[in-house]
Amino acid sequence: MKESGRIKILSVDDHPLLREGIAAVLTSEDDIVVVAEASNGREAIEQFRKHRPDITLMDLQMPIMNGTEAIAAIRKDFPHARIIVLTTYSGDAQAVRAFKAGASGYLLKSMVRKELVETIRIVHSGRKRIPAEIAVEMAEHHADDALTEREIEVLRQVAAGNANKRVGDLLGISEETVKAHLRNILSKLDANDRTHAVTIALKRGIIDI
Amino acid sequence: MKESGRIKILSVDDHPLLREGIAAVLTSEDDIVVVAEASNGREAIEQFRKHRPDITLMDLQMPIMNGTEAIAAIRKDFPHARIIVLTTYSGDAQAVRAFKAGASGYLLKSMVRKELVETIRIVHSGRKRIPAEIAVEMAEHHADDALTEREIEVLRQVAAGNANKRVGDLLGISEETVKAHLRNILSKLDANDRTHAVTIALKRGIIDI
DNA sequence: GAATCTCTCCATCTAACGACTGTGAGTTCC
DNA sequence: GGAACTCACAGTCGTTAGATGGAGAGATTC
Repeated sequence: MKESGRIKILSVDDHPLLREGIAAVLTSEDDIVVVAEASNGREAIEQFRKHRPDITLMDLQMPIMNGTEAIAAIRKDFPHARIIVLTTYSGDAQAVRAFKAGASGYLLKSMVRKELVETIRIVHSGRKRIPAEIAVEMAEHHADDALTEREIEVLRQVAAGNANKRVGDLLGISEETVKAHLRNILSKLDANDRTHAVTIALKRGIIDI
Repeated sequence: MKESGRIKILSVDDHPLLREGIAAVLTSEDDIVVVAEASNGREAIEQFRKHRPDITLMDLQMPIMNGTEAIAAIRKDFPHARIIVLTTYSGDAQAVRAFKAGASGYLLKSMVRKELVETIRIVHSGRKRIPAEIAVEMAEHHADDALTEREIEVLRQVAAGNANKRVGDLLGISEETVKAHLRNILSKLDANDRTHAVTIALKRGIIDI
């Protein structure tokens, strides 16, 4: 390989313009080279297998297969893969999921080029990197108010405009149980009512529309 | 001016990487040149005054001042300004507002370079350009179900988790009136309940979180 | 000036919601 | 094998939401 000394990058995002921007920024750095690109999670896995990049820049919201699933799939086969999430912020829950799936860094698309290059070098050296604002938000919550899988399912149905009885039918549980879950949801999210719970969950990336 | 023959572009987006991508794509076109950039609506107005671009590429979601307000402000002083909206899709309502404010084109960030260049040339020649998927969605709704300003205000309060009585207090109207508005909202959006109405409105860009 | 639209308000009524309190099954961790 | 915890389930009860069927004031349009 001729570029053996350089940090090899795989860039994954469904916006071609943004990939162009990343490529433009990174080609001006001597020690970094973009070796492949992908526009969804499935392609990302393929390209990873083919090119074995040192660093993968991964968007979260993508068609076909999202970023978190792709991270988990890649890390399953390549436990030492170094992946940096690159997203337009949408709450702490998404960030937590990404780190659980095996991400090593988390960047917002609103950052400047310096931060991108810095983060790539830091993660490449084996360290982790989380921006302060994400870290703060993750710390603020996370303690008490992580919803269980079941609660998230219930909340999704509520967001779709289903009454408790119908949610129960859809999930195969009684209306009373749905109400119990909802009570826990309201308490955990500190919400006034079901509508508030849904907007809070959307803001924090717990559910999406 | 030395580039008098070229189409002068002002690029407005709060994501520097995306602006880099746009610049990278456009510099490879002989007849197009990016003369200025801005990262929010207020800067966009300043840069427009300073450079008088032929085409402005404008994001909608930005800090300080959003794209729709910036479009309206620019078109107020320069009625012939040609502005193309460039956004990550979030419903037909945003698109309608942008066109009402005076946009001449609407592009999604997921498009490829060819579409961007094509749209710039089309709008520069004085025509308008709307992608089919946006046009379809605008046509599907728009007919019956455009919410009034008051209804949107009510829905925003409902999304924040306020009960009808409290919404009435906040807006200075009676609870009964709030319920009347809500009934119209549910009917217009074809929603099952208030929670459903909020998620539909978020999806269509009628309100945001 | 008639028609239309929006915002406002009211009463009644049923169904749905959310608070409160509690039980049992299944974990994980000492 | 008990402690602590999470998840699922359940009944009662007061409050809220939403459906129904109105009506009047003001602004806009034709």
